[in-house]
Amino acid sequence: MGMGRPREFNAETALDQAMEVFWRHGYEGATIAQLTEAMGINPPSLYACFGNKEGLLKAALDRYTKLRGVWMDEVVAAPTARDVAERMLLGIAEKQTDPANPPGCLLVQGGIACGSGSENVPFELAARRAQNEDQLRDRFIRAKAEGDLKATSDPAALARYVSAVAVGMGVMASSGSDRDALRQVADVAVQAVEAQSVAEERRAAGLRG
Amino acid sequence: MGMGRPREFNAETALDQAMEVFWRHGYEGATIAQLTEAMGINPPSLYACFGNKEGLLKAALDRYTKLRGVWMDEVVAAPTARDVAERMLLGIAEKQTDPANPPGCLLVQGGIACGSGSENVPFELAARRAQNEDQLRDRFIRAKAEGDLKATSDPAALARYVSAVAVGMGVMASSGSDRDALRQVADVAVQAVEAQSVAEERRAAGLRG
DNA sequence: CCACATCTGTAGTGAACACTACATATCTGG
DNA sequence: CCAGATATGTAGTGTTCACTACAGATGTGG
Repeated sequence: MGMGRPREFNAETALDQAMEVFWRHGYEGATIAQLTEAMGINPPSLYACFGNKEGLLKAALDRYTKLRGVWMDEVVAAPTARDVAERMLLGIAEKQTDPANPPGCLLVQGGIACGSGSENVPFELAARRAQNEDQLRDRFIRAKAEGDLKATSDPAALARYVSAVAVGMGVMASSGSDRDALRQVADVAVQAVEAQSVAEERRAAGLRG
Repeated sequence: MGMGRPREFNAETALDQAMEVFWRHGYEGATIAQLTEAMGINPPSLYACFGNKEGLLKAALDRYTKLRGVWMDEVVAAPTARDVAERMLLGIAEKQTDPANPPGCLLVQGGIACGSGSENVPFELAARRAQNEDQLRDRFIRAKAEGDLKATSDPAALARYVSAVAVGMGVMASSGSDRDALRQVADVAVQAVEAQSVAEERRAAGLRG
């Protein structure tokens, strides 16, 4: 019982190429021909390794969120809720306009609406976005416990808000907005988090005294 | 020279049906078969009336923005920049979760990323979104001139911000977020506009005096 | 009632799609 | 060096896609 012929391509490298194709054209817009060419393999290798087109997408999403997870950890490591939001949104302004990648975010570009037969693709993306939102929510819960966020503020709502702004910025980036435009959005967006922070309350109190 | 056989379907009614299909499945996900069935016509009638699939999309977008334009006029008629933002975002929370329509916004669901051959569809949608953004920007310019917004605030950036939040909410709605979740996002988002308003400055000053 | 123009339904068209059969090549275990 | 197992490249498969040829139907102007 031998172990068979070894595969001649690197799965992760190939996934990086597939990721870019899905990122640029979306799930339905990406064709197997484009994917195999970008990956440098033939269809049978793709299907043997990833099952089918949707399996390839999921593998690409896994890789994307894994790479992004490192950065997200840095984001939530910021000292305050306001700084978390700022680091997140300004970082997204950079990432989503990085010429090394397609514009926007794979978790949005991948496919917001799909045809019959791919209905679960949008939910697959939504589930990954929800992971980031949960991470933000947990961080904001901590911020509230630490007295960084006001006692009246809702960490889950704040996380949803930051997540929504990030998604909106992704769509803007993919349709041509430049880095400065995204940074302006981020700057304004952070002010809403700032309004929820105790530091802001103190600043207003400072004006008083 | 006769005037020919009159068309047996109402173009606007048919467009409303097509709009819903594009809204639910996106441009690439919608098939001519689905569209013709929803519109109650056969392919030759569709092509005679709208040219091709992309022509039908553009007509549907025109109708969508025309219907939405009435509402946008009400939005910018709000008395202050803060109220404009609130009316816009809370209204979007309602509209994007209205069970009478597919969830989300056609200008987002229509197609954020498309395959080769439909590359201009995303830009077609972006152009319509830009119209709303321009309308908001003009309103915020007026708000600044009226002393409603701070002298340091940037109306264009504020408009971009509100537009970005609206888009993000659309994506959330389409992936299952309910009305309350969207309202929470709107509530937080409005606070950033509030932070730019002179009324807020006065409120802080009021704490002082 | 006829010439002409436009619409409608049937029934397709070629092209592109996701996916695979099959023969061949390259590995391991014995 | 052979048998079993897995990967690869070529060359397709059937299906679905956007789109249309064509014949018949229904209108207007003379």
